[in-house]
Amino acid sequence: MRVSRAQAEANREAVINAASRLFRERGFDGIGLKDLMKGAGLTQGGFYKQFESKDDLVAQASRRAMESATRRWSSVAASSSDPLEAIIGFYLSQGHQQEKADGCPLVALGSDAARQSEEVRVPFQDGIEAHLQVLDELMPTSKGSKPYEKAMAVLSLMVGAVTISRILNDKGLSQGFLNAAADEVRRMAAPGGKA
Amino acid sequence: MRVSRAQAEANREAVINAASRLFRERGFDGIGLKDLMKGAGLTQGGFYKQFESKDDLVAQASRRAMESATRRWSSVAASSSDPLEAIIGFYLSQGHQQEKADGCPLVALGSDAARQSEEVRVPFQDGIEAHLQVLDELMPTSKGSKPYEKAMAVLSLMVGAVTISRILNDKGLSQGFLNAAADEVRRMAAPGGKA
DNA sequence: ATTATCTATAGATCTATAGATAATGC
DNA sequence: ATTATCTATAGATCTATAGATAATGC
Repeated sequence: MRVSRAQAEANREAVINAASRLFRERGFDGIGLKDLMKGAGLTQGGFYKQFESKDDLVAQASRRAMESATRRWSSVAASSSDPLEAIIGFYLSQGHQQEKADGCPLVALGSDAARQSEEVRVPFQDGIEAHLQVLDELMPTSKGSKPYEKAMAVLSLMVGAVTISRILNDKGLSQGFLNAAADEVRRMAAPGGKA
Repeated sequence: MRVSRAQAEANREAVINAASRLFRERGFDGIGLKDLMKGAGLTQGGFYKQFESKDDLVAQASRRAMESATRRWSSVAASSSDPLEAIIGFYLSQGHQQEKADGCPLVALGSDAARQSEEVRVPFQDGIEAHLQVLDELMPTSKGSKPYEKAMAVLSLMVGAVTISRILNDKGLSQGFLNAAADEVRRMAAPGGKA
């Protein structure tokens, strides 16, 4: 039954990775330790040798999810000559709207995160700040505006639009929110369109 | 033990009202039938004489919460000579940011709602459309833009900003998101600032 | 007589712990 | 000998149901 230390560490990582997807799909309260461990091919009993508590796993899986999301933003931005348009293209797409498990944790778990312990909210805060840094470099620097101001508005708009879009059954309205957000982000970034 | 029909109906309403607050505070999965009934001064046993299932109460409480939120938007807008500024003033305030139980259900439960049954998502969709109608009347009608487009962007921005703001521990950053959203909504509604 | 609410409970599931098992690592 | 993972279980809680109780409504 026992496995090597390297394998044990790999198992631990597998649990965190599985949890980061499963929590986004079902919510922090929507899945138990048994199914979380099964997601990594393990049984429930070993859980407390790997983690201090469920809250501990929630915090680590949240960090993993937010870091993965930040990396995605960076790589999407880096791989295009129009970085902001590239981010709009993936984030406000139907693909991302439907891809809960691998999508933005702020959309999948934003409301849940606000109810969690500080231990869980810290990785979210760190991830939000990392997102702002990526975004801020893509926004035209307008003198007189506070630091990150445009980035904060763009992030809020994008997170809100996909969140609402996921609630809606009406396909047209759902797509309308994504389109409206995309158009507005473009306006916010347009050099001439600012106050 | 038995009460009059009028009292029974009042009790039913009290359960829905209590649930609409308690779900916003703790999430749909964060509170059980026992505490939901206790919130209306009743015991768990009578629950299934009043509701078909927990999901049924979730749907009804969601409708109640969304309708109450729409009414609040209307009344705030109606009571000011600058209706949009009045909505910005209450929605993007610290007061609303901290007032989960009576605040916007899209912020408190948006991520959760996307995971719910269609029965539960329908009242959210209806409420979103009602919000759009209120907002749309406050936005300058720009020819060439699709119906509700500005309203959808404004609602997304406001919901996203308060959601993110509630996750953050850093008071300054939290307030920054509210301020950035407020400024951006003003720009979006400014007659000259559109594309 | 009907019925709104109560107490009590069934059966499932949740988090967390205990002790057995078997492979690693000294 | 140590230890990563397993099976098994404790104790709490969850949704849902059953049957008792007592006040309403005919």
